[in-house]
Amino acid sequence: MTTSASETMTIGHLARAAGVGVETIRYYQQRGLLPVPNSTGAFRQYPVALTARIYFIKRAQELGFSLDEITELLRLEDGAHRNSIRRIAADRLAQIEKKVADLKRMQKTLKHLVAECEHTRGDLPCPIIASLGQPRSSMKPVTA
Amino acid sequence: MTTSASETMTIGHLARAAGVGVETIRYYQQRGLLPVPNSTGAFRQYPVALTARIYFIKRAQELGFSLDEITELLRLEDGAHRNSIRRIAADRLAQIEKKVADLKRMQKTLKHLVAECEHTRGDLPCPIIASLGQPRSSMKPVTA
DNA sequence: ATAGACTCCGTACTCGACCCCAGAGTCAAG
DNA sequence: CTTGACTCTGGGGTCGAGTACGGAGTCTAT
Repeated sequence: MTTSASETMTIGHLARAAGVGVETIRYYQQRGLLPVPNSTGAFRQYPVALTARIYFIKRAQELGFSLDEITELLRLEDGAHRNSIRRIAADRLAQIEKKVADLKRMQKTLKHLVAECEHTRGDLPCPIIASLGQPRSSMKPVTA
Repeated sequence: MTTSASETMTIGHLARAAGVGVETIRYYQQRGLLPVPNSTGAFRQYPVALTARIYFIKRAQELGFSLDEITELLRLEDGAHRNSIRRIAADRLAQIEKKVADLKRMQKTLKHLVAECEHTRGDLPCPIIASLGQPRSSMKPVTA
C-alpha cells in the first residue's frame, strides 16, 4: 500500500510527515496528547489527520506552552470552553512578559558590565568579577 | 561559640548566611565551585569568606550563567584574564538578546490571539485553537 | 549524661521532553 | 521465501541544578 494516497499510515510515516521522531509520537501517546488507534492488524494505522494534531502540539510548544498546558488546550478543543482557553493563553502570556522583563534586566546589567570592563584600567579588578561578589538581589535565576 | 564573630563556621551556618541549602553547598563542592575545607575536627569549618563566593555564584546565576560557565568565571577570577571573562559575558549577552527576541515574538502572537479571542462571537471557533490548526480525533486516555 | 540538633557520606530521586536500545514480531518487495 | 525495513513493548538514559533520605557519628546545652 503506497503511503501517499491512503487515509492512514504507519507510525514511521506519520512521524516523517509531521517532522518528529517515532519516539516522540509514542511519548505523546503516553502523555495522552495523541490517541492510540485501535489496531486491526499487528501494526497500528494512524489517520493522516494526526499530522495536523502534531503540528498543533509543535506550534503550541513554540509559543512556549508546556505539554501539560497543551494537553489542557487539546482537552478543551471542542470549542465550548473559550474562557478556559483564554485563561491558559493569558497565563502563559503573563509568564512570557515576566521573563522578558527579567531578561532585559539581565541584559542591561551585563551590557553595562562588559562595557565598563572594556575601559577599566588593567591594574584595577575586573568590574564583572567585582560586581558578582556582592550579596544577592531578589532576582531568581532565569533559565529557559 | 557564637556564629557571628568567628572566622569559620559549620556548613549549616554558612548555608544560612549565604541563603542556600546545605545540600547546595555540598553540590557546589562536588562541582568544584567551592573548596572543601580540610577538617581538623570531625565537622568541617568553613571560612566566612565563602559566603561571598556563594553570592558570586548566585548572582552569576541570576544573570543567566550556568554553573559550568561560573566555574570558568571562578577559575579566571585571579584577574589576569579579563579578555576571557569579557568573552564569556559577551557570549551570554548574545544568548540573552536572542532569547528576548524569541520571547517577544511569542508574546506578540499570543497577545494577538488572546485579544482576537476576546471579541470573536461565541458561535465561531476560538481563534487561539483555530490558529493552531486542529484535526478532530477520538482521544482515549491511554495512561498506561 | 542525655536529648536534640547538627554533620558526614552516599545514593537516589526530581522535573520536562524526549532519545536510544534490545528482542521479538510483522509486513512488502524481489 | 527470504531479506531487510519496519513496528511493538518495555525499559533505561540524558541534561541541569539541585532535593531528599537514611544511618551513623558528633557536638552542645541543660
